[in-house]
Amino acid sequence: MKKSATTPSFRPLYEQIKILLTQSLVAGEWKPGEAIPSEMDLAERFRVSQGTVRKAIDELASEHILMRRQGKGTFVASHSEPSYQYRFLRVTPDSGEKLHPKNLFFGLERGKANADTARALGLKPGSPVMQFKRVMSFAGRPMILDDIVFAAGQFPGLTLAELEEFAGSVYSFYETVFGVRMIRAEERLRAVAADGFAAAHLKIAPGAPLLSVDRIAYTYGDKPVEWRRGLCLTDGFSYYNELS
Amino acid sequence: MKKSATTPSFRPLYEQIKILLTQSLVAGEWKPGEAIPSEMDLAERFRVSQGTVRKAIDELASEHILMRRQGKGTFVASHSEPSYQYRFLRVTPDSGEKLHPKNLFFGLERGKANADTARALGLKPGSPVMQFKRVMSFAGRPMILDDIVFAAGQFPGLTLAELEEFAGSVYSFYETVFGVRMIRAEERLRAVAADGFAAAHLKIAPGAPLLSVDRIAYTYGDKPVEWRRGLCLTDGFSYYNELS
DNA sequence: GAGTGGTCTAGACCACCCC
DNA sequence: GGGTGGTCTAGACCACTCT
Repeated sequence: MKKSATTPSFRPLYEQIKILLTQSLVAGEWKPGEAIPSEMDLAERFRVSQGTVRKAIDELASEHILMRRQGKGTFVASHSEPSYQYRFLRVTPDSGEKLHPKNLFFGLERGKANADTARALGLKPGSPVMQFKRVMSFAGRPMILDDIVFAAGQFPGLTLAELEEFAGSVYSFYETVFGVRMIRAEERLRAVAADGFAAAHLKIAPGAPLLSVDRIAYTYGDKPVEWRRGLCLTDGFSYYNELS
Repeated sequence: MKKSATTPSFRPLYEQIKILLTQSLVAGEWKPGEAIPSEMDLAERFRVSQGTVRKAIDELASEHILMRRQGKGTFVASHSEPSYQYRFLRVTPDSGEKLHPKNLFFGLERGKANADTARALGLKPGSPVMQFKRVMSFAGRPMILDDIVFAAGQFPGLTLAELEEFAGSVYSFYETVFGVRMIRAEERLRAVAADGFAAAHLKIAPGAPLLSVDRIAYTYGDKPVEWRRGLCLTDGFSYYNELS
């Protein structure tokens, strides 16, 4: 590949390499957890120098799409890896101890996208969707009630039994069973009063303050796939965030 | 500077350059908003190649400590620049419109650090601290009540009149008036019920759910400088966060 | 045109991992 | 020892900004 000096709007070579690598990832040429070819091999394949491939991989690694391991190779990041299991879960014990959550799934059903969900998922209002609920418990105490929605055709044949049986996060499940990898998410947090439904499942009094976490999760190409609302008890727990 | 191949634990050259650059920043050799020397000049000064300086600056830029502007130079980031004015404020209108907040400061007083504050700021419990409060309003509606604490000796002579008169964020004020630049922060969010004090200042009913945002803000060298708790109304507003 | 950051190359060598 | 990513260099050229 030659540097295209005459392109109307200049696009660096390494960005083009990024796009090519992403296309291979979308196409499934390399699967989550697997190694991609070495930098030298890729440089030869794309007819650029190692440094240019390196810069492309650097950026994909900083976006947590690839993972470098010195001496071993570059790997496709995966929600199934231990360190990435609950990568998007920011609600943790104040004490800092690592508690393993226990999931309870229920309420799988078909429905129609309301205005909010449709906008979030890029669907037409009224489009068919699937949804289910989940209670996440830490140390036997229910802490988070999630309501999870996605387009009806997104995860065909998904069952709660499978989810329940699957040891791991929901995103690890999507990835392993349906080959759909979530790469980033946007969240909006609010404080709300618990309604009767949430109160019952979290075993608290109605009206108690809850942290509401709305999330849109995206796969490759910034395609929104899943919308969820989590209602979180923040008693001994908090949502952690670093700003820089 | 030669590559130190015999150091017990290997430290790349560009990390050493990062440290040297940071030291110059701490020492005030280049002030917020000013340009630092060109990459070539720095390369000569540190006796390394331009590429090595470049990698060091790249990382400092990604940490928002420096700011690159192609064709112009590399600048020390500043909370006083328009795009950085409310860099750490994540609570924004759901609509996405940019509302300019209006600040009202009050309640400046001396006090003693309680256990939480002391731990956050790295002080001994009971150490002398200063604190003040602030109500932030958007479109004339009070939305956030902040309680802001720092070590008594940190900002000597700070007055509310100055703060009130100063057009800009609190961090811009610290930077401009005291030369203390905040470079990163950690936040912990919870949902709480409004107490009487908060209810009165936010003009809501006691017991209403509020988003509580605890923040520790750090300056160079990961030194904690300010602790604050914000109580936020999330009616038409939300705390936005991107996960990747 | 001069100066700045931004890209790209080619080659050398180092640190790390595994056989 | 051979392969991988990680660092460092020297030099060329491009894109952007200001004068």
